[in-house]
Amino acid sequence: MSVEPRSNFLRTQIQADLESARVSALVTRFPPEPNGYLHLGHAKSISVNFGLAEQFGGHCHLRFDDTNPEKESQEFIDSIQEDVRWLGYQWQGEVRYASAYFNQLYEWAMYLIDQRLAYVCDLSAEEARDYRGTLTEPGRNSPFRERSVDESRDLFARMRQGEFAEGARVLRAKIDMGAANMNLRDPILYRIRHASHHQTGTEWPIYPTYDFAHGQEDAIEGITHSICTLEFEDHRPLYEWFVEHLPVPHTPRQIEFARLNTSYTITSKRKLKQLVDEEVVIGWDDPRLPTIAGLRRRGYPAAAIRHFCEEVGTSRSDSTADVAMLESAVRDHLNQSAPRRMCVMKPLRVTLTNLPDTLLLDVRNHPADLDFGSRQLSMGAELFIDQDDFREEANKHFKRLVLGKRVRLRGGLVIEADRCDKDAEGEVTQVFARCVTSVPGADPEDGLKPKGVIHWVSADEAVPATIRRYDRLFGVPEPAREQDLMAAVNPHSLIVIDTAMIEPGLVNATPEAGVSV
RNA sequence: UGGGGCGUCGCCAAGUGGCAAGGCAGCGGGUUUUGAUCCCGCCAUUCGGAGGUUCGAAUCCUCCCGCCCCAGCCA
Repeated sequence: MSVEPRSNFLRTQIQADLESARVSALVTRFPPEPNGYLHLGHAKSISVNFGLAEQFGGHCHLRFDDTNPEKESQEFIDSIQEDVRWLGYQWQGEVRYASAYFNQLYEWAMYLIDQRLAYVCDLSAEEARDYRGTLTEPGRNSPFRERSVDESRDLFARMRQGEFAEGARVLRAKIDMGAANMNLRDPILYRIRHASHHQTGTEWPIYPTYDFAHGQEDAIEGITHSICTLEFEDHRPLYEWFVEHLPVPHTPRQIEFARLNTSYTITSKRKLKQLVDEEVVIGWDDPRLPTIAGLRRRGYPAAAIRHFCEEVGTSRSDSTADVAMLESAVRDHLNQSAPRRMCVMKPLRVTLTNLPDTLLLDVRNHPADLDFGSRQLSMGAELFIDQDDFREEANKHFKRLVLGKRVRLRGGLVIEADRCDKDAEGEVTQVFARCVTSVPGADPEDGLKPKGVIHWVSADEAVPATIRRYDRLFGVPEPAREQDLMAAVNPHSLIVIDTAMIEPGLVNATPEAGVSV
């Protein structure tokens, strides 16, 4: 169930870079900030980065972009690693951390100050915003822009020593306050944060911004293609500015692709958190969530998620993939990998009036693949079928059990319903049926083959169980566009059926997969 | 109305001047001990629109239209 790598602009570009010997071997990276759980959108990025490395015989690093301690934690570092491994990928070497490069980044910041390309600015956040200008008007130079190299060096060193309060000063690059690209209007390189960092503790009172860190991290690690999402496109000139003006050991290249959106779900961290906080779902690994942990609990195979990411393609146009594509990939994989079992949701007792002895059946675990083997199931005179699988009378379209008609019990005999009992409300409480075959799997001798096959469980062996049926969390295709997210929640996304009866072998099942009626 | 991007079938998406792949969804039909699977067939004279260049354009040029991103000391 693998998918042939399809042509896309990334593969075309990398192929060209390899052929022109611009790079000798591909090195990519998946660089999450450890500030939340991974979701389907991350799976796409993981698939792109690790997949490309795999295809071109290169390497992919896992790097935590941990430049903002206030939002991050070890819990996320652990869960992210678990999710990447579960998806089936292995990063090259040890896990990397942006924080491991803090010393180098600090030295490079000093280097820029020496080059008169960076300065310490004392403007408050509000003032800086005012000086920055707007989308249509240029900004104004900070009054601290021409501060001497010595003074900036001294101030920056003291920022690093923890001498100043948060927000008191920042280090900025000296580029162009009139640039049409806002990112070039003297961007902030370092800010003061008196926070404890999960990796470096209280060693650093200042932290580099994403812009000042990312390209340099890529350069340090020898990343050849730094693949990110479209919203960073405007940052590329800045990314290149740092790589160009700093004595970095390598020249990485940033390429952007469109992030993955999937219909009927959301991947916004803020909105996912809202669902968890307001208990619309039960935790970050709720099977209705598009988090990797949720998808895993839902029984989605990692291979199916990879398949979906490949099949949906990689381009630069904003799009929303139909969740049906994901579901199709999941069905494809499950169809091949899931052993089959039986259960009934709403049990209806069936008594076989002419069954001489309890039969011991050998039932196959997969309809097409013999390698799945079989299991033993006993079929006595008392069994349960699903209430929905029986009607006193029905038209041609109903292929299940009807009074006076036949049906095959999956893996067992063909039976014919003779009569049924009903309660005061007229609800059928029990069906009396007759076996019209005596050999499992055989067709009736009179040639009247049943039209349908239904699930059943033996009354002796069946085990009561609670079944949770999950459906799409939202009732609209693009919940992210809804003004009122909560109003778009599908009220029937979780249906708990506590009357179910399952075959005995299912008791200790993990999120493997059975098949229901 | 500043800058940067994107517009190919209902949803994704290949295609990079030579005559519109594929997947998902949908619709017919067949097989079937899961109304599943599987199999067969159908599904863009047309590529946001209008001009132009060319023997020839989704691909090149011009203008227009629509959508997305950017004014965090977030990433």
